[in-house]
Amino acid sequence: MLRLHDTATGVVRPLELRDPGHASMYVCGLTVNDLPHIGHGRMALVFDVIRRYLVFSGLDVHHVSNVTDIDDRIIDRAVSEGRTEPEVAAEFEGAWWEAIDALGILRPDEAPHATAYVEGMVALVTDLVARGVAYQTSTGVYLDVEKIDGYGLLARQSLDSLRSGARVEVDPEKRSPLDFALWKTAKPGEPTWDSPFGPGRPGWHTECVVMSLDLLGDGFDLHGGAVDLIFPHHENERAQAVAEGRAFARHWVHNGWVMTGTEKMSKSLANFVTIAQLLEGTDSRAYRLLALRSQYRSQMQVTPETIADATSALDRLDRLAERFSVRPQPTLATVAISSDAGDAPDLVAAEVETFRAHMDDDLDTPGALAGIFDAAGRANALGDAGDTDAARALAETVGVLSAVLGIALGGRDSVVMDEETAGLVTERDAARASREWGRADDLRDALVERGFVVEDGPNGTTLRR
RNA sequence: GGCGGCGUGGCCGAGUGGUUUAGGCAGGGGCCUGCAAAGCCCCGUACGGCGGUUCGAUUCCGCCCGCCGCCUCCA
Repeated sequence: MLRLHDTATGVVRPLELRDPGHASMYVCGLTVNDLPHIGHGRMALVFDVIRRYLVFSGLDVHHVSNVTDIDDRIIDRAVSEGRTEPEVAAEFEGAWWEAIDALGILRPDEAPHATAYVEGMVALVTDLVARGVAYQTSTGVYLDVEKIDGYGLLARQSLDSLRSGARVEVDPEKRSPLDFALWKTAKPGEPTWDSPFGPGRPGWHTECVVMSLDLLGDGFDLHGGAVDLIFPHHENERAQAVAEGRAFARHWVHNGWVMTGTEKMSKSLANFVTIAQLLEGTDSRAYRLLALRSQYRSQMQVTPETIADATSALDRLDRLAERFSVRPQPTLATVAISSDAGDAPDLVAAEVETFRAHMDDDLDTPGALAGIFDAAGRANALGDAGDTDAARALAETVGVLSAVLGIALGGRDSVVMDEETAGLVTERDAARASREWGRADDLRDALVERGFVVEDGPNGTTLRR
């Protein structure tokens, strides 16, 4: 069974499911106010792999990830660009799904929009006020953090230390600087919804509580996002659920930052690369490989060097797949496929077991990948030694396990040759057949000049890249 | 000020109290090849510094140095 680090308890522990055989996960999605960058990509990749691995482990997975389509920055952008908020949100939500698809990430089963859940949020806020844990001021409705048992659990800090470190501006109407907005009173020109507290819009932390509980039910299994969401976002979601007396996420999972050099990638530092920019010159699978080569909780280095490194590594797996004609794997590899042992059941079983052991250990994808690369090397060695059946079985396994990580091997387009290039290849084969080495080498140079890697095999000259 | 993480061989990046190595990329040597490419084999003997615990620490403890993050919107 998968063991994962749980932010609430601070330890790695088994993902104990609410309903055996069924896993429910809620991943905090994006606020669609700008283009998605590779940090967002890492986050989505991490949870995509968790999902794929759970499916591989034989579970039914219900994956929900929200879209926050109303917030301050969307409003700011709409105002400054003379557009409506829905127009802005639609544009960047489109960019988000494009990026998700381009990265080979499975779309969630459901992607609720905040604006579609305002009614539920109003009901929640109304109830929190009725319970006496929330209060209204001139600017909105706030949750009284002092009334929440265990506030600071996820931040792993006491209320006192949180309070002393608070950097928010003092709002004299708020009982504590930590109290957060459940409902924001409308300012002129802003999109508004009606409520018992007057026209306004919901605060950010409320949507996820309402949507996750509505779609996944009380006590759903896993709630995730990047580390920056731990506090205040997830802390505040939890606070609302606690105040309502409802069982919330059983397990909290957070992934680490993308770094460029020593800096965190962020918009304020203007050092971010959008996913679309990355994919202009990089195989999306190489970025996935790069991301999975770091443990999901640690910071990950993304530089031109690490991208090139991952690209070379991926190339090695692709060549293995091509050498042994590894079959394309289904989008979601399942347990049944893993037991397809081919002609070397022991070899395959050992690989799958190693893979599982790593993955179960807090999603140790670096270890799992080490096993995959090791198996790739052994498959090639077996092939060189003439044990084709065993080599093929191992190569197939590499293909399946890579697919569980979302890396589809063997899917590269075969090299498309124009007529002239094809002619050079034919000429070269003829030259080699008649042992005219000088001419063969000249023809190879000509092909290399055209950007191809030339390989001579039993069936003559083949080209790559 | 409070809380937390990290410092591993040229680079990325795992891991562990001591018998034999993560893995990848780059580099060197070899096999294979007409020569290459690809593939395979071998290699460099790494764990920030100073103390401590221990028969023995990269792995545990303390201190120091350096880096990063959260405490405000943020994936």
